[in-house]
Amino acid sequence: MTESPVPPPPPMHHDSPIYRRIADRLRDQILSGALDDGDRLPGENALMAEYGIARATARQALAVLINEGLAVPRRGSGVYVRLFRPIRRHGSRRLSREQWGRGRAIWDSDTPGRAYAVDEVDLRREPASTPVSRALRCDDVWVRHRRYSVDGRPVQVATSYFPADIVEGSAITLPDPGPGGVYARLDDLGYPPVHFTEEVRARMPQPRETASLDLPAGTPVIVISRIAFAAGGVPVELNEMALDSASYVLQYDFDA
Amino acid sequence: MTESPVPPPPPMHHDSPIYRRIADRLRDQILSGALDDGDRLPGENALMAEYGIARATARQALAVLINEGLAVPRRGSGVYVRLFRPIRRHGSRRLSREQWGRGRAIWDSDTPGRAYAVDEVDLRREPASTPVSRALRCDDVWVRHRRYSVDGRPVQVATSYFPADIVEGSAITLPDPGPGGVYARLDDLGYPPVHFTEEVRARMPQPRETASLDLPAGTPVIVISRIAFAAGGVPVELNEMALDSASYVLQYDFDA
DNA sequence: GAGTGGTCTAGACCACGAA
DNA sequence: TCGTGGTCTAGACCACTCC
Repeated sequence: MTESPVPPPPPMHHDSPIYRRIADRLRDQILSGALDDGDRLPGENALMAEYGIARATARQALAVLINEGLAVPRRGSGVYVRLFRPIRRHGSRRLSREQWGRGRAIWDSDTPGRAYAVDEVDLRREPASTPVSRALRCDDVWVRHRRYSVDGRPVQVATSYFPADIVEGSAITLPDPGPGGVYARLDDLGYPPVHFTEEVRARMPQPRETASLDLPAGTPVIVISRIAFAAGGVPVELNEMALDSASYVLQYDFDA
Repeated sequence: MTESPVPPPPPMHHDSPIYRRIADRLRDQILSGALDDGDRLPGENALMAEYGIARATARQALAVLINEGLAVPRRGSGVYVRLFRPIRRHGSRRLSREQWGRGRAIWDSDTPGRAYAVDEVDLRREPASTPVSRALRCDDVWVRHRRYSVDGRPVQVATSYFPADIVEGSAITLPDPGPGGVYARLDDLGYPPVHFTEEVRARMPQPRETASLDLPAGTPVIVISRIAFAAGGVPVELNEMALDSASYVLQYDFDA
């Protein structure tokens, strides 16, 4: 290529910065389907050449899409369009007594026909922190922390708290709580859950969550805080969950 | 490769990059409360001086926190700790017949004692798109788009679709649907909603949503897709909502 | 006017993945 | 080995805020 001694500076509109215009173009191609799930985006070098920009600027454009969760970078390989294949989590049906009453795991209702696993289980007994003791109205709790994976990929981490004076000595304090899970054991103990409240939030993950869910940049977590109540309004479980938002759709049904 | 007399080479992988370590320190200060809502973070110049790094690196550190939604940059001023003052949106109670049956707006139940407003209203009749026609089982729809603000800040945009053959000529096709809102009008028309399903997702916003909700970087949206059914399972409304996740906590109650 | 964040250039070395 | 993205430096000019 002939290097002109007088490089004519391209007239740049300052409507929006270059990196943003480039990101907008790429986003359009993704959302319109011109670039499909798993397709490779033009890389940093390609953008530098195509638009005559510095590397940092090309990176900035790609960073926009990455932070929006539309693309994922793969080191030594490229930047790719991200996919969204959610699990449908049915808010009420999954917790109906029929589920755990028959010795079925709640997860069977979430992931029909898919391979799910409990990756990690951590159990301990400890004094309740302030928010936990306020929710469960007790001083000591058993804590069950676990991670769930579907099709080999982590999708949720959950930490459950149980009043120690209720569950002490039961299978709830063991790694495997047995058929029907912890709710069936609470039933055995005379505290079957009859009512639930769920609080749902969304936010960007904290580093610990990013690590345990192996989240790419630009992926929020859905945070669910659920309290299970036995008869008489006695709280028997507080469950704090963090869900990979790219893996989930929550469904709730109710009457007017 | 000559053996250097100098110290042990770093094993395999080095620690986190500088910008990430700095971000981690600042994050700890935010989450621990040492830096509170609205406090000013050390700026780019301060970080450059404190850590002896280049400006781009300092920016990178701050960008981490901004993309996590923990901090907001203000041009010409500084970077500040972000606040979280959510609206509690009660999934079922708010849609109970008692709400709209007595001419009360649904929003009264979400924002007790706070000033809320419908900022923008857009009305049109159009052919249903494929997903809309699948949900509502009809070909033409009336579309109500509006934006809600609380305490002067936009928190939600919503687009409702109604089967045109049901609502044509009713106040649902007018900017102000009257006391009790659109559900009271559906009741008048002989199609009172008796059942709802909500699908809840979270993701990073698209530019249009960022603009209309005035979202800072690092703020996901909660996307809710709700279908209202009249007796006999007749769908009478599809409502697609996008909520500022920093402004909302969703609450759902149900029995086992 | 001084200081802040926003954008951009032009280099550098590194770790990793694929061929 | 070579191209990819990941990190980092050392500058520059700009628009904006605050005083």
